[in-house]
Amino acid sequence: MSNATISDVAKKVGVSESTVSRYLSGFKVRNSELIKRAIKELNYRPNIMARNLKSGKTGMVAVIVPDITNPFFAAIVRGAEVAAGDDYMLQLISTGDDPEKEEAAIRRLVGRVDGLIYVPSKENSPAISEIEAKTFPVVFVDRVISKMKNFDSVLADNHHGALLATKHLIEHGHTNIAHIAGPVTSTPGKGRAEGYSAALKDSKIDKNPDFFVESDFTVLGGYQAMMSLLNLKKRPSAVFVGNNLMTIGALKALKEAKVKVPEQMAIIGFDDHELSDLVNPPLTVISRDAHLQGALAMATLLERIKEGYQFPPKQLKVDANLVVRMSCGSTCPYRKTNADKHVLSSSISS
Amino acid sequence: MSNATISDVAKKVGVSESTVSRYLSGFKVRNSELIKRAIKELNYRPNIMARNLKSGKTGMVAVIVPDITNPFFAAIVRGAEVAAGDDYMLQLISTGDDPEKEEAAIRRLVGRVDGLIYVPSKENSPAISEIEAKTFPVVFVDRVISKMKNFDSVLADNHHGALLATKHLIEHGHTNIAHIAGPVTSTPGKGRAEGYSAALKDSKIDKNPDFFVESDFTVLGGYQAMMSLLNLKKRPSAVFVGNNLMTIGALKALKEAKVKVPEQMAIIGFDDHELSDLVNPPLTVISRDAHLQGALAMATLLERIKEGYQFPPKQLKVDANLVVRMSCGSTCPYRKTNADKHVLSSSISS
DNA sequence: TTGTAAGCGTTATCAG
DNA sequence: CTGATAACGCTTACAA
Repeated sequence: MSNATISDVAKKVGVSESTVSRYLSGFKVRNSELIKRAIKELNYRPNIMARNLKSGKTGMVAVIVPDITNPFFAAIVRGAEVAAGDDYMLQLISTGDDPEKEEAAIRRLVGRVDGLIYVPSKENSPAISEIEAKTFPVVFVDRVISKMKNFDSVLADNHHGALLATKHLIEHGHTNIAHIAGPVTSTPGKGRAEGYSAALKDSKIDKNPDFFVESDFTVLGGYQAMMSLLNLKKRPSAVFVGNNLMTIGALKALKEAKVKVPEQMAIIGFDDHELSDLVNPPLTVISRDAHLQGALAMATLLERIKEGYQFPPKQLKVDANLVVRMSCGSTCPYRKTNADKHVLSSSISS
Repeated sequence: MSNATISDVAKKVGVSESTVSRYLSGFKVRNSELIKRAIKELNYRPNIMARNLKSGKTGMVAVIVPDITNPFFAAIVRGAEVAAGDDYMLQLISTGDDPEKEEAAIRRLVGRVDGLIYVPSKENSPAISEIEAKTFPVVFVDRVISKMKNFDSVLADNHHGALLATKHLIEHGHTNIAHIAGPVTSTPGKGRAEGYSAALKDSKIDKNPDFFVESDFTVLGGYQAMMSLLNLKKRPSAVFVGNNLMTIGALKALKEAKVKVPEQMAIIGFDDHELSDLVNPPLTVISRDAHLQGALAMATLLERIKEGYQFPPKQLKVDANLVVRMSCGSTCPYRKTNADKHVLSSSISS
């Protein structure tokens, strides 16, 4: 039975409920030893719901991600969890990229959580009234909703990452460089597309509209996008793919079409993976620290929960790094991705 | 302000709180239209904590996994989430394979959730009193705690999967077959090791103790295990690796040691991955449906929550299938893993 | 330091 | 169908 109440304890010891309550809150009380014993014997556990009702706090933070199955989002969640420590527990929602589900979920969250770490699927998601009303604090991660740009957020330096990726391709002599983009209605989709364009412009390479294909961040989308690229009369010789899942799809297409990488098609992805250096050929990617993003988001959220909207919005950004392997035809020696090194080198800017 | 209470609504309409409460519970009341309007205007939302306190229910189910970052566990979580539908929301805990954290987490869960889906890290974890006391229903997934074998569980057919894997190797003419095992103190570690042994025995192949190395289900562990295998005076010609992460580690070791797969070393893994057919060479694996495991677990748990311990423990098992690709030297044509097909073909036995 | 009592917001009971 | 009243289990003024 875990249904002993504070009153049971009080009765057993012969004090009032308040005394037991005070003991529990760490105050000095006379019969603390007796109370301690009674609690043990009755296996008393404070009823959290009752506490929450009194305090108005829940000790919960929600994390909404498009897809927990994507290792990148899983890393964000994990980062958030470790940053929460013993203070808060996590409620997880993965929405399957469905803005309506997101909205419904957020509505259900009211009163259940003290704050929200939110990775929205689309920038043009309906501005959610619960958030606008600041019913509870929200920190956006990786993506923001455009109408809510002045909230706390922890993004990645998508623009710079894409710039690095595209320049890497250019440095390898490519001029016909395609980009398989995520939805340009999403923060990373847009940022990476812009970085791609900027790199081309910097090098005075004309943009070929055929070489820009907007997809949807999924494996299938990446596959189809690459196929359409391969069907072009004039194929690109290199492609920068806008996220991890689409890169997998693109590689599948390349393999199926028996296109040699990097000889016939150089490829660079966004977001690293434990298996990236085992695929054929080892994949050159842009990498950023998703775990850190999650942790920073949680830290920011906890601050916000504690201090309210006293301080101005924090807009953090983690940097994006080039991890050179073989898929762009690099002659560089093989470099092992070192997770630890990576974390240390991640710089944060606001 | 979402802090309007039922009493505010009642006052505004000029009825009693109970009437509003009844309206909310779907009963017929006279002024329902007025109440409806008042609720809208005041933006009233029932206070969940108060409801929970009254009802003793929380509408939450906890999921404890060793590591949300492992795509296999992520799939379980996702499966559980979709099976929960709109009835329950998920609280996620990943413990980093630390039994003590598990225990602490479970303790904190009391009163916060109506049930638990539990993937314990070790079979010999301390039998947790909260669970034994049936404070809330628990369904074990993928792994069980040995002292609690007669609880609800949804396992995989590890024995059969390992048997398939090892036989596949044998059919390719291998007799020096190693196994990189997970902890034999874990359910899958033990089951797969036993399946491996059974296959050897079936084919009257003597077990070489050098060829059995117990590891820890991590990338690093797999790497080290493979390295130790490679350092053997008499190397195996094939190896069955006991989970996805160790397989990655083993492949890294193989690559580093420039051992050709499958010519010099055939390899088969347990658990498929989106990237498995893109690594070099495409990886032959045993696959089972983690998403289904999660979904079944949630279904069982919800039943248990609703009906209590009326019905006997359900011990479900999803089957394990061989997905043949190239890493065992198969001459079979390339077969694409088809997730949909896979779900349909997953059979369940109890 | 301690006990009494009020209240957090809801729902269930019971009489009308 | 409705309204008053009493819980659910805890915390916190307030008074002693």
